[in-house]
Amino acid sequence: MSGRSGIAKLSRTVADDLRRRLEDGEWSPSERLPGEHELAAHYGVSRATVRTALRAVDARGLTVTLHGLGTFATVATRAVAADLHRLESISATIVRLDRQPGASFRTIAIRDATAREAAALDLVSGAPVLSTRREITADGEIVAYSHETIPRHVLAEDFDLLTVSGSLFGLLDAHGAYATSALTAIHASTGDEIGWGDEAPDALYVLLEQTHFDAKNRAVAFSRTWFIEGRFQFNLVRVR
Amino acid sequence: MSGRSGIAKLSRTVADDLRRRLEDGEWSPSERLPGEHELAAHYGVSRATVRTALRAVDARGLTVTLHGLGTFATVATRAVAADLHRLESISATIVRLDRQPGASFRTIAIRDATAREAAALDLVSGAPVLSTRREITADGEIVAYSHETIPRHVLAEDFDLLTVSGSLFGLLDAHGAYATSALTAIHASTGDEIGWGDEAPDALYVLLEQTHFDAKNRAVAFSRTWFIEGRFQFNLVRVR
DNA sequence: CATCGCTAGGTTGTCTGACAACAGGAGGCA
DNA sequence: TGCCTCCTGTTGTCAGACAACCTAGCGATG
Repeated sequence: MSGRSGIAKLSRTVADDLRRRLEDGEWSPSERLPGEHELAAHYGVSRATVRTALRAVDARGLTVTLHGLGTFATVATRAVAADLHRLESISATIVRLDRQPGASFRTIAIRDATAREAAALDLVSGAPVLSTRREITADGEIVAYSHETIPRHVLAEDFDLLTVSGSLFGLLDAHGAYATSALTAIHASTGDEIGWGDEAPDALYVLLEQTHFDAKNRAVAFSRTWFIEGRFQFNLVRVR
Repeated sequence: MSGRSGIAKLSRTVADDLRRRLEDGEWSPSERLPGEHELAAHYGVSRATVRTALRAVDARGLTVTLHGLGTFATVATRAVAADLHRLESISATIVRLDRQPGASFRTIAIRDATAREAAALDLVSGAPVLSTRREITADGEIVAYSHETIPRHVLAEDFDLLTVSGSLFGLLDAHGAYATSALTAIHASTGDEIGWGDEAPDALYVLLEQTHFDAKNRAVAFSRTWFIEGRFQFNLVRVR
């Protein structure tokens, strides 16, 4: 193990568990959660740690905390569809919706970066990149098309094209390029840029253009994913 | 002033200031912020308060905190376009982009809720609602069309249709229905549902369907806003 | 010279205990 | 009935301490 940081933090563990319980519907909307002292006792941690975890859950809009009253579950606990706050692989999202994910690669190649990709990844134009293109399915039905670009130097020297499979995050993790955040631009689009002709060019797509960064702010991947309108629900909780 | 809660919290004040400084570019991407002790001294608060503020800034993806190293600004500090994490009025977003916002109302009326609206707002079908429809402009150019629906009972008894103006949030605030969070669904759409014929029906739009809630989880408004693709940039920072 | 291991110092993570600020309910009172 | 005060439970903030962690520098080792 490479001693991944961030995953072992106590407050993170508590926050993840609280998030899971909230999404499982353990507290219905507007229902009050146990007090901070009680949660601290339950998890066997200090109140300070519980508070750190609660602030994380608050920030995602799953709860609202009121001074002198307590912490309350919000209606957002119902919104278990694709939560844009959370950075997870598309496959993981599909699994969470109790559907069977799949993907078939159309392209896996090392080539020179386009100007667009070089700009997004902060590379010199023409630098070598790994380019993958694939269809993403849920229960065998195509829900999205995706193009992914990873700088060659992010991957290990002895990297083998034939071993590419699974999700983008899985590939990055395997090479020690753990993606912790992403800058995402959202567009409406038709399908005429996808590029291999099976898709309906006039159909409507929600296009997510994402640059992924690791903990040190290095751009480790650029992806463009076209989600077929209506087959994928994007939800987002916004907090004032 | 009505003694609004949540705004006076010390940690919130510190977080807001840190966010402002980050977006002003006081720290360039990957640059380290002052340590927690130093920030505490600077703001004249305890380290616990600074940590609460930093967790809020972290959650928005503006910073990354690493155990034993410090807190670092991220590239997201450059992304000052429409930040979907932040719940602010469209007008406020346009102002932040140094453009002149405007709006012209097409419809202001009390009518019965449609089934769709009643479901979103948790009303009985046919309950009275305030319905507004308007165009939103930046420097005189139309950037979006918006439909907003507010339950009649949310507004004061002596409410006067003629006084409606300004933003959705302004109207809600004036009636004590302070919207603190929103559940947002993102779609790609054409313009054929907008309804008054000036818009291009075949153009591409990013459609945001939002249900707004107050601190007590009461649905106070339902809005559907069609943003003309290309005239409005939606950015979002996602955190693992 | 290159490499390894150790140490020192600075940083964030967690703990403990305490008090302040706030909201709501119970009860007394006019 | 209506108003006021007190009480209780909750979250917000404070202070100080120690643990866990990372980096840089240094010396020993080959």
